[in-house]
Amino acid sequence: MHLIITEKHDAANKISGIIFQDRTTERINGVPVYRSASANSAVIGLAGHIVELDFKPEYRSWSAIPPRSLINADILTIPSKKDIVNALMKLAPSATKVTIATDYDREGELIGVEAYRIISRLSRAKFDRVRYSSFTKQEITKAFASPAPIDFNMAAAGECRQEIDLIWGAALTRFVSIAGNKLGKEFLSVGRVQTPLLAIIVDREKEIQSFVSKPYWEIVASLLKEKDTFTASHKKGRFENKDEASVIYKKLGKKAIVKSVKTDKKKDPAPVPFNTTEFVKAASSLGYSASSAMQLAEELYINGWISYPRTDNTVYPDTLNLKDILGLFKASPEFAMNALELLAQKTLVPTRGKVESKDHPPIYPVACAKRSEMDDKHWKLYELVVRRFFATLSPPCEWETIKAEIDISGEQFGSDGKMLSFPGWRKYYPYGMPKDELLPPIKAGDILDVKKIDLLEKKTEPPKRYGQGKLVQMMEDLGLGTKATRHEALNKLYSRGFIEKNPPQPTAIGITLIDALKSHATAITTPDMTSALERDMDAITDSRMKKDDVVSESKKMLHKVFDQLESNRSEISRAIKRGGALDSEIGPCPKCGSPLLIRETKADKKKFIACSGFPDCRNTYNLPPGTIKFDKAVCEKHKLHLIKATPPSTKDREGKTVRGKSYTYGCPACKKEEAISFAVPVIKK
DNA sequence: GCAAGGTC
Repeated sequence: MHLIITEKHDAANKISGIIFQDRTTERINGVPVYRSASANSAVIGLAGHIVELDFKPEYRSWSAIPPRSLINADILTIPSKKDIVNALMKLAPSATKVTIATDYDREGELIGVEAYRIISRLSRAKFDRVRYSSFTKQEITKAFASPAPIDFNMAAAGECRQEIDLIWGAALTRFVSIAGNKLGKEFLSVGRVQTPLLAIIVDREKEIQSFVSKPYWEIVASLLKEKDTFTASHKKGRFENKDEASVIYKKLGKKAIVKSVKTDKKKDPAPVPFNTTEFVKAASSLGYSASSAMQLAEELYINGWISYPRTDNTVYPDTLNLKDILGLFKASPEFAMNALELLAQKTLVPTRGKVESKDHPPIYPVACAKRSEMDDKHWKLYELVVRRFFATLSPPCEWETIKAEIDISGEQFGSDGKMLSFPGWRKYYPYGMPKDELLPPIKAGDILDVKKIDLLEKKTEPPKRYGQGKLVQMMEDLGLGTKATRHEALNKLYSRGFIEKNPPQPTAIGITLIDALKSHATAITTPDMTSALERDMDAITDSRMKKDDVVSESKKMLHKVFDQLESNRSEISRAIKRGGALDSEIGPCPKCGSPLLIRETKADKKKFIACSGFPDCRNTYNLPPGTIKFDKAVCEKHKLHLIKATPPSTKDREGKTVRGKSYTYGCPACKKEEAISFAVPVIKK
């Protein structure tokens, strides 16, 4: 029997549909398997990696095992998809030939080798490998006609990454979690991808915090051409000196002379096909978070509306029939007009982006959906994919631009206008359309009335926080993560409490963690670790290096990092604890900096505030009776959040329940100081 | 309970 193995179920379905004439479906352990009796073949789809790496069980305890000892701990390969592994083991004995048909990339090669190892223990089958970039009949048939050997070096490169990521990630995660006393589900995490991402967000926040705003001035004239008004700005733009601007402002008269008017044409090229990053960016500007965009795209893909959403590719492969895809929309109430227009073009020339990869085609619609077939959230993204596909087959749009030079009392002013003269792709893809800026019909020599002149005081603004789309783009540019994981890295930072809100901003603990790691474990905070790893993985693929040598070199480096971390342990510990306390509901203990907590007395269940540093720190504060809430506002002196209290309900004489009225109690530390000063009168000399 | 990488 010829066994064919794909990376995912959908690929098994598509490939078997193409290569089998007499396809039947069965389930082994619940895993679908496609068979052809005439070809004596079977196709099974995996679900990505089916095994994972982990340390031997004796390294499980975070408290008993020093984090450093994970560096040289034994690593095991453990089946993570047991159903699929079992199905492979059942199929293996009857296999005489096995074809690995996983995705055409490094991880795909490794996933194939994972299956190879499981099967080759139970079978003497011969193995080969096919590589393809899309599921068209032409491409799949070609791939199966020219199989190649498995690239074990490439798979080893992937394993090298797995080992290094596990060792660095686990050892450093445990170290900082223990140092920061953040254990259990509150643990802190560190990794080759997530930590440099956090550092980018923290660095930006520091730029914003340290930004000093400066005032500047602009001179703007409102001019009248017959009944139309328009504005012109002084050519200098920003005046940093108010006096300089005032002198000019005062000398400006009531007449303006148009010195020149230049018109020009500008073309905006149509956008490139969607890969994952471009898609996430576009969805992000429609208000979707990176991970919700990917979640919804996954659902659109599973339900057969769009192609595979995890791709690096921005160039449609030649085998993709663009005309047929446009043809799907001929009868759509929403899209038919656009589709027919595009089909009527003499030639269909798609745009192409810079990234051309072999993994999957760019994201495009694979079926025409009706509006009633999905909810708003899905529809908006589906429409985005359809419109983007249309836009990539459209001509550029054209702007008519106009530049006027205007003289007012010897001072030079300028006014710019633009008008969309040919919509091109913007007709099909209206997202983020800039507005026309029209100027009235003016020509050189015109004399205009100056309606008014404004001397505007403005101030320079701090840089903006990066949005999620921008962060995903930056990660791609820096080589951090992959198409399938970048949005997950962001999510991880949210769930660890390192960032909050959207656009993401770092929490105090996120900032202190980066500070501590930058001082004592720089390597893990920059994208350089990834680029070095990429170089080494290429070398392993080309057999210039051996996986084991790269891993042991990396272990040596990590030992050096631990030398520094361990010798600065108490400083790191204090810093992280302090950061965590700033994020806590109440605030940091004024005596020792650890987070304060709400506790109850054992005897009478009275609530009070206690330091989490107990028993080293025995600081406590009283709380008023009733329900306690903490305000966002912080006491200037003690940095503690102000307490809002609602006294417990009471009963009046008639037995009716009287609800307590909520009031602001204030800062618990201030209250304690007041109480002490009241109890111990200050003796005046 | 740790990473990052696949995919459900």
